[in-house]
Amino acid sequence: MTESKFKPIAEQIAYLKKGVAEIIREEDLTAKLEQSAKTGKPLRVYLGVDPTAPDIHLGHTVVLRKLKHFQDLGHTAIFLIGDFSAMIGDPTGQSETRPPLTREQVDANAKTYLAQVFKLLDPQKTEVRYNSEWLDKLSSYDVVRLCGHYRLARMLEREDFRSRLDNNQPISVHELLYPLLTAYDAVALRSDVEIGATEQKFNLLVHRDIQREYGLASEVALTMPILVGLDGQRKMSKSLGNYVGITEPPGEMFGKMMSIPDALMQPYYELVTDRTPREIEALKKEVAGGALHPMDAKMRLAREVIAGFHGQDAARKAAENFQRVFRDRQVPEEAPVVKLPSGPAKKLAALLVDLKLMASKSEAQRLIEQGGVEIDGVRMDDPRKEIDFSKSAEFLLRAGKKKFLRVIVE
RNA sequence: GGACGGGUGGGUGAGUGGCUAAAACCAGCAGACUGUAAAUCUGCCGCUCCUUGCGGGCUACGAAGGUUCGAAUCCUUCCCCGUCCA
Repeated sequence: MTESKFKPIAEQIAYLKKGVAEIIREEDLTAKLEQSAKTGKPLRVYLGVDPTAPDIHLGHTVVLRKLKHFQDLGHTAIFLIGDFSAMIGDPTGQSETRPPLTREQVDANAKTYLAQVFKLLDPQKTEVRYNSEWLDKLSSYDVVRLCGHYRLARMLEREDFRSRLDNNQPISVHELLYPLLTAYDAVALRSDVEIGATEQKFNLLVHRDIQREYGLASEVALTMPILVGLDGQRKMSKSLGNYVGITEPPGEMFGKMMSIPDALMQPYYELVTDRTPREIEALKKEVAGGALHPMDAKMRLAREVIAGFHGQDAARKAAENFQRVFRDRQVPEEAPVVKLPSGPAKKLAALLVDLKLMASKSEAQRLIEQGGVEIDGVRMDDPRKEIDFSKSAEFLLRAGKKKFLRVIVE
């Protein structure tokens, strides 16, 4: 048996290392890959996600993509839904205890997660697990025993606990349990590799220790950098509003991608596209040397990301539309259409509210006074302007930079 | 159980009787500009009405009452959060 169904180890390692922050420990990964090549058994690689919000965004895809890389190489990708642990709440990076989710919220979120996750992972080859499968079954005795495998001092080494302790902020006892229970996931799954964001490093290290306590070999912990959000400052997150959701329409995604600072292009290329490190290096040189305009490099990035979720065509269209509307300041090729019955004339501000383009009349009035409203390309500056609805007509209404509506009066 | 401290607009956070729809900053929105929904500058940023005026009305500073010509600001009760002591 000299032929292996896996690619050569060096090649696998190179593929897997793209964009990675840290591998603990790389020798272990090599050894595990060698072992797997020898036995023909794929590695068990997992990514655990707590379904705390209904949508996933580009930031989440960084680790997902890494899981996919393993899948691409023929290893077993396990997508673990932390339906049990989500009800405890990960204390990582939290400056305070966060309210636990209810069973219902968790279930609903888990459902939408999966649909989105399979935009990236191959559903046929992915093992989907829920940690309630085993965590629900642990007895109090089991939990106590689990806790017995770890020391308080070590637990308190992590900086989020440390700083909360120092600042006299509360730490609930159950929060201490989080890393231990998720460590039990690693035990139950008999994982070879676990993927996580860098902020999960502490948790991953606990997982390794606990596996050993249960007589298993420690998994390899592979961490990925945190994706910085659109603001170029903080991590991408929904609550900060600096995110690109993967179910967003292509046009929306394109605009958002174009709004990232230039400095973010490189990490984005590395973490959310399939470009090889060599290609990325080449692109970087082209931009630096003036051969490629930074804006074009950004557009290319936007297109590639969107193509991954919506296909090439949609990506191309989004790009064209963006250039048309924002660079050339023209009307979009296709705007949503709204049909209205004819009737008495309506004031412009009221119309904007009726069409749900604006939330209130005050807001609409403001927008109009600021010159943000156009009808057929003509700027409107009077909120009280009466719009004729007595006979059939058609016009293109623009409210602000992004909202267009073709209005047809019947 | 006791002693303190605190709850203000989407966020942080000023404000201790009128000049406060409530500073400042962030976020958001618009305009100008541009290589972009970047950066920068300027403006806006509770709702509503009209006779569009440094206009009127309404709602708003944890909740409910009260004092007062007038309260985010004072009083009472209640709810919630935190710290410390036990």
